[in-house]
Amino acid sequence: MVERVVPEGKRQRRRPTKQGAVLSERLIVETALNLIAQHGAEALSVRRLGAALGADPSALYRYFRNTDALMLAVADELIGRAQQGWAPTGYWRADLRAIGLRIHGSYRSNPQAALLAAHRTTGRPHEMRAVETVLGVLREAGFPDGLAVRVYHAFVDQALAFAAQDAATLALPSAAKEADAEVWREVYGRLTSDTHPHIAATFPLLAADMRGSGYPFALELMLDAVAALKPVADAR
Amino acid sequence: MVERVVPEGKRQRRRPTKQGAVLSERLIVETALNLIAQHGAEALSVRRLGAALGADPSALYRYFRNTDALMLAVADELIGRAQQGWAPTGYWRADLRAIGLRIHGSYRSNPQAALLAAHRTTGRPHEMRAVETVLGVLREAGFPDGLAVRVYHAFVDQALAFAAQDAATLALPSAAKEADAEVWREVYGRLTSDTHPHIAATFPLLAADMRGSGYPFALELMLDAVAALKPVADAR
DNA sequence: TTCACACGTCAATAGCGTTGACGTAAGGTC
DNA sequence: GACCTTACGTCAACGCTATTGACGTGTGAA
Repeated sequence: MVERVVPEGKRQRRRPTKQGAVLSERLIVETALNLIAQHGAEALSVRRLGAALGADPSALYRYFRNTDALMLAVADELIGRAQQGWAPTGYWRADLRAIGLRIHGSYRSNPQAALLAAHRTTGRPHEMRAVETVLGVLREAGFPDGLAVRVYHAFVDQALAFAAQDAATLALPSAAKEADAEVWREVYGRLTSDTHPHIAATFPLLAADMRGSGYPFALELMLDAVAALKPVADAR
Repeated sequence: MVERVVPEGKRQRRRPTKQGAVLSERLIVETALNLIAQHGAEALSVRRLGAALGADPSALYRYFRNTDALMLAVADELIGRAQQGWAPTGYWRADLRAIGLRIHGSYRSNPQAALLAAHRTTGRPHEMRAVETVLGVLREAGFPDGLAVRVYHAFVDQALAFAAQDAATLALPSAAKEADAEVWREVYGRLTSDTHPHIAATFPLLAADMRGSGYPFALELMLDAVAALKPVADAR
């Protein structure tokens, strides 16, 4: 087959579809995000996206090689939204904390899309900028390259992993969410100290703590540990 | 439709398929695991599983309501295998490290199933035992209840989140996996120091480090930080 | 005003999970 | 050993999916 995709920069002939929509990479990505937000991740198919755009499904293949490329574009859009309006302060700890919480927050605010996106390497502009930023924060704070890279990897993976995990919980059908909550009350709440002494002893604390995300505390622990590893000279 | 599934206990008429296989829930789960192990996650479809069993695909619906039920059965099998043959040593750090790496490893060994299981609260015996064990390790090491609970939450969520994240990468269709690898080589490898100085400066280190999972280092960082938080008296 | 071709459309393919209908043979009973 | 019930394997079909080759219209450049 001949390559149908025309790179975004080269587009010129913006021909409207039968139903009058004028397509663009941007419009497609935004429509996809809306579709997911409104009708759940399973609502995203080429056919339905085509319908939502008012275009033949196969028109999408003029903009993306396949659905994988489309998902990567959606993922990158989320990364971009997380970074919007943020600039480094020069304090590595505050900066990493802010970036971590922003990624986590952005993915949580669009859980259905986050689930599809959180584990891909997009190689797109927004992702590249995020990588550059985090590496820059570490290196400019005085971390030697080898350590900076290892910390970068652990930090980014942890942010994405928790984001996906929490997004998955939020994206659960509400019936399943209810069922999970009930498991906590009905199963863990009824365990006795004969068989499960530690759960029985801490249940109220446990139930309260498990209500929220474990990420903020996990992030703080990571920052503590990284601070301890940092060469002392020029701490900031 | 009438319910076709007969509960495992009630089965009696073990009629062989045309090709001579005698089906059972156990055989189906094991065949599914083998299929994934040998031919990758994308090889698991009802039709292919039927073929591997030497049975009509629709015969599976006599054993599982749908593919989701099948995947949960596979996941449950994995949880069982993960805990097999481990006992606490009495050293909290070593114990937590072992538990974390075991969860992570077991989920990675069957990514497809792990993805379904990682973000559900099952309330099943295996899960309950794991919760009790981790809490016990922390409390018996002398962590006060409030801290033990917060550390438990961060630790377990981190293990599950990374496990799911890495499983997701492994479960990717091999075409997508290939695409991600190529992004690293072709996109990040070509960035220059004009636009992305930090990536350009550390690319070889970065590419090497990103090849593996970020979890072991992230886990070590968490254990470092937790050790620093631990009341000093009775460290072990 | 002309002309090339970008791009939206159509039709078709091969795969997927799932279900209703059907008949065979297995197991219990006598 | 004969009979009856029905579990369960099989078949065929449905509606869904992503993807692709062919086609022709109308846009934007020259």
